[in-house]
Amino acid sequence: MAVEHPEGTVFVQTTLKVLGGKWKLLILWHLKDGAKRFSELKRLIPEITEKMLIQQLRELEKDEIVNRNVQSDIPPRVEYSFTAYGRSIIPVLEPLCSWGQEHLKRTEC
Amino acid sequence: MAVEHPEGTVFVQTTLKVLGGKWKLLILWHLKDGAKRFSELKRLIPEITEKMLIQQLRELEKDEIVNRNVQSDIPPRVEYSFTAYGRSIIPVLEPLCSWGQEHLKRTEC
DNA sequence: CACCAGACTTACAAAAAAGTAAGTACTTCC
DNA sequence: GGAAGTACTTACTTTTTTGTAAGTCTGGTG
Repeated sequence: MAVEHPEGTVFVQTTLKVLGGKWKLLILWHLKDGAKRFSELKRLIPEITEKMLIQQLRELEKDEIVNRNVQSDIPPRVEYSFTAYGRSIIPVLEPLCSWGQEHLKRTEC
Repeated sequence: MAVEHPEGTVFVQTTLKVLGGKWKLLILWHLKDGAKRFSELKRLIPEITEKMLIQQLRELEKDEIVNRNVQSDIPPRVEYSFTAYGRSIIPVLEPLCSWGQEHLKRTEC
């Protein structure tokens, strides 16, 4: 009989708490290939509202997954990027994306 | 300059649509080590309500991720298990769980 | 014949997440 | 001095998701 790992439940729930919701994984997906400005993210994810974008970025910042970098330009430019720790999410992100790709193929044909 | 993959967005969103929400990944986590009856799942995830459990199982069934197997016992027993296709989610589930574990370690100390 | 188990089902309510729309602050350009 | 760009902020509404509580059906068992 397989050994049960009750903690597995807790671990999955933890990830869900930190990365769950409609936007976070999407935002992180775009930060994967380098730092992005607020307005760039808005352009890359056109359906997101500014409110949601900031709200989610703030939460990711609080969880030390992304850095917020204010450049003292005029007008001010703010860049968001993965923290070193945040990069540990990439191995989660990638299979998740591939699965979506396969699932799309499967369902649209 | 990095090539942009606009589809990545769509793929991530697809996965989110199919596996998003509070319970699905958790249910799948438990099915990973073999078929489980409705009541077993309830016991393994005590915080879930029967309504949510069935609702999510039905959606997973519709998406061909889990099988529903009625045994003609009395009282009736219904077993849920991964479909062959559903098993393709395991490589998504595992990094997700490991990440949660690391994140927990990091935040609770 | 009342009661139990098991797997649901339903109507309704509450909570959480997301969206709308408008406004702020700063500064440069016309 | 008005418009425009950038990065927000706020009050409020809507939508979506989740939860509560009770009921259904079936066929044993005491």
